[in-house]
Amino acid sequence: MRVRQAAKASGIRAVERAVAILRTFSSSTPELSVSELGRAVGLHKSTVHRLLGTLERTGFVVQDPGTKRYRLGLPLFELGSMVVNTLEVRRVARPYLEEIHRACGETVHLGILDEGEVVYIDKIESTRRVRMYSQVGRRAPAHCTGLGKVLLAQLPDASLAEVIERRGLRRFTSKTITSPKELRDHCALIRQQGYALDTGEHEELIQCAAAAIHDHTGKVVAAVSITSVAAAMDQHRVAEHVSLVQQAARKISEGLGATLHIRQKELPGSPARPATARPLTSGR
Amino acid sequence: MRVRQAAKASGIRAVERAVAILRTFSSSTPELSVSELGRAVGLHKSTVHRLLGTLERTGFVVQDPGTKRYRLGLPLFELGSMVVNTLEVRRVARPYLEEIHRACGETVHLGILDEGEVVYIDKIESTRRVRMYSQVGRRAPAHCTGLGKVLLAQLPDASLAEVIERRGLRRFTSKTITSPKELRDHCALIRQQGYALDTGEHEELIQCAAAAIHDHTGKVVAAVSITSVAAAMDQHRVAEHVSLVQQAARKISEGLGATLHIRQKELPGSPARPATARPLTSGR
DNA sequence: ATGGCCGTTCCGCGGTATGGGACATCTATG
DNA sequence: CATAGATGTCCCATACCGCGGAACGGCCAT
Repeated sequence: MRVRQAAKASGIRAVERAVAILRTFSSSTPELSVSELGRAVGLHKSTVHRLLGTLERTGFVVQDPGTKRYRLGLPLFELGSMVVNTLEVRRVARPYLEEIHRACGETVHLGILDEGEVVYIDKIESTRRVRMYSQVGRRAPAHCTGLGKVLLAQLPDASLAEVIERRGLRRFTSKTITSPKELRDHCALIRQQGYALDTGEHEELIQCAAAAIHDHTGKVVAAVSITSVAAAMDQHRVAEHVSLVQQAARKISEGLGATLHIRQKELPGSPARPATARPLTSGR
Repeated sequence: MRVRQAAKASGIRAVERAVAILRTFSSSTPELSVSELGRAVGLHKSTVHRLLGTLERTGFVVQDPGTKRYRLGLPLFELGSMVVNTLEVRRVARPYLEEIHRACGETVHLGILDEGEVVYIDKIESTRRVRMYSQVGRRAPAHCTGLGKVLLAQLPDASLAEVIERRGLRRFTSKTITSPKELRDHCALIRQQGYALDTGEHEELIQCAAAAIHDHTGKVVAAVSITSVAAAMDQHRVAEHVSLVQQAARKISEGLGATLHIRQKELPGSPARPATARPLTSGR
């Protein structure tokens, strides 16, 4: 019974264990056996078996009758879908994501910050041959992605510090920002210019432009980004992407009832008015 | 302690209750209070409170600090997304759904059968002004939808009977098939012609065309459909949609390793070759 | 054959989930 | 302002039920 267990402020053990079992499934191991699960969560086979039995009757897991192995069930998908389907920002943002996609053909992401990480809640896949790999529902580190940084930049200093504390600043490439001070300064820059760029900080060849979305209270609730392969990019394309995400973010914010906050910077070098590119006509 | 409780073959009570609580959340009630949940699942406040506390620490629910009410958390979304992201058919089908969408501009659905109901696992929204309302992750009855019927049609007689038994044949419109015999005959027709049509059987003004997708074992694993508004449709459009879903279903099946089963019927009235429409060029 | 690994089942013990109750807070009402 | 009801939260003794050890049978590779 001394099975790890640390935090004394305990919840219901059986429920915690059931959740632990569910969370053991991952994209790389979508199918697990009783014994594997037992080893993974540190529980006796029979205990796992009983928990799985219960979860199976609720549909949260299903057992392959042939291999006897378990996988997650569709009811979980239903519940999970509800979570995002009821996120207003996702509903409002969709058309504008499509707009961006039509304008540039690249991969477009909508993401939010949860527990100091980016969660992709919607995406439109690039039509180009070379694509970045991502999946809606997955998480990504915040300190080295465009979406993440633009979201971090809106956090109060204390919250940012806490996130850094909790998640660390893991290095992924030579470009990754790994110093807290540097990240703070970078966030200040992002706030000032109104958008974030990721130039190969997470994956060497990937770069992206992101802008934050505000709700009616002015709070940042999500961000939108365009991801592209670095090789195909030049100054002009970057400026265009920045312009696209900024305009989309503004429109989505308005759709959420945000009353247009003053800050609306332009790209350095482009005119003071949003005349740079006008690929976002109103539809048709 | 005599709280309903019927099925003797019991699982772990706490886990079952936790799941019951999670499942109480719905699109129409995405936010619930302790008391509401208590009433809904028939449990004492304090019990629900403790369960929620446990679920909250796992992230499966979150409590709004202001209103004290609970909603489902993003980790559930992660798990749920994994379920579909690991469904091979979804990955394989995506490009072909896009192909269909480019060809006709209508709403395109990918669905599977679970527990006698249709579950939408992917969709591309119509670009037209009038759209059918649907959400990925939601369920729909099988007996009155194109996707559902084409999936039901592939079931052994016994399974179909069981589904009818379990789910009934609820009437939604004047067109809904509500007689088991009629449904069986209709399924036979669907098998024979290789596609299903729904002409306002679920919602008066909605119609759709659907075709089944086979995996490498020849088993039907999913189906693809085009949904459109009846008013805008004529004979020719219907034929075009049927052709589109059939071709896409065939390609997706091939993508899953299916070795082209013989059955490949044509629309009555159209030539014996798939020359009708050729909107499916190979890419871009 | 045989040993190892697997999933499954059973059972008695000890821990623990339970629900009543108490309390503070908040809102609506008189 | 007082009051009544509803709500969220916390605590506790007890009955019950989840726990894991052990044992069984099936399946595979050695």
